[in-house]
Amino acid sequence: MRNQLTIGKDTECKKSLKAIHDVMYIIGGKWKIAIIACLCYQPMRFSEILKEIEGISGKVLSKELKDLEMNQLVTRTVLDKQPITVEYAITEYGHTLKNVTSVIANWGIKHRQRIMSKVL
Amino acid sequence: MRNQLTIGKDTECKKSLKAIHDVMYIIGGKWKIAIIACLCYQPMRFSEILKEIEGISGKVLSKELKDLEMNQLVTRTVLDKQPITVEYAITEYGHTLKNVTSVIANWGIKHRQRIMSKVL
DNA sequence: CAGAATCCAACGGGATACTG
DNA sequence: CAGTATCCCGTTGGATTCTG
Repeated sequence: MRNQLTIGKDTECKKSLKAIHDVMYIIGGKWKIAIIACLCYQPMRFSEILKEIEGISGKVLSKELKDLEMNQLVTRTVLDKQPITVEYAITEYGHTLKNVTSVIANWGIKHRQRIMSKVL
Repeated sequence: MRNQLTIGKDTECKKSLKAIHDVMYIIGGKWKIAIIACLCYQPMRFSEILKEIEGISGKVLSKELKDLEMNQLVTRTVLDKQPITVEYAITEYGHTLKNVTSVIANWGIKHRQRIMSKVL
């Protein structure tokens, strides 16, 4: 068996996969990482996030924020009524994802450079 | 305007969001990160990945692998015919995502601990 | 074994209109 | 402004079958 000698590695692999599965359940949505990254910079109102994240619709943003709030990654604060204004902010716990978002963003920047240098 | 003093931050935020968007385009699928994490441990045959990643179907794995291959993150090698066996391996470039997957996995492990300690 | 093909149900998500 | 509700269509993805 090709795996005879790598049982240790395999269990570590399984462990990672389980952990990744957990994470994906929480931030696996198409936009969740972007939203978190966004709010890590500063609290924002609903409409501001909508402007900041290109391509997302109000309906989806609403749903994603609700998910994130449920998992205690962001807070929702009503600032005013008439007209209602709501501010979303990252929680202390949500901020522990800053590492994740920045590692991803950094890879993206390098990836773009790689693509660009290939085109030229 | 509440953003007057944070224009610098905003552009940095936009930059991050753009980078994240790029990354999501490549590894944004439901299973791609898991597949990459998996192959970072060792090359695997199709059926092995299928066993390793709980919940994925053959159809989807096939498609995700094709995407990853297209973006030069994994290689596909036919080992034998009759019966055909194929090995998938991470490329050197794909390996640069190891940071990403491990940061995610680590967060997942901590998250699970947090959840567990809350339950008790 | 690896994967393509087919069928079909379920979900995602856009556009629009409406509400407090 | 920040959503919710409704309609509706396209894609996703599961189950199964088939093939080199």
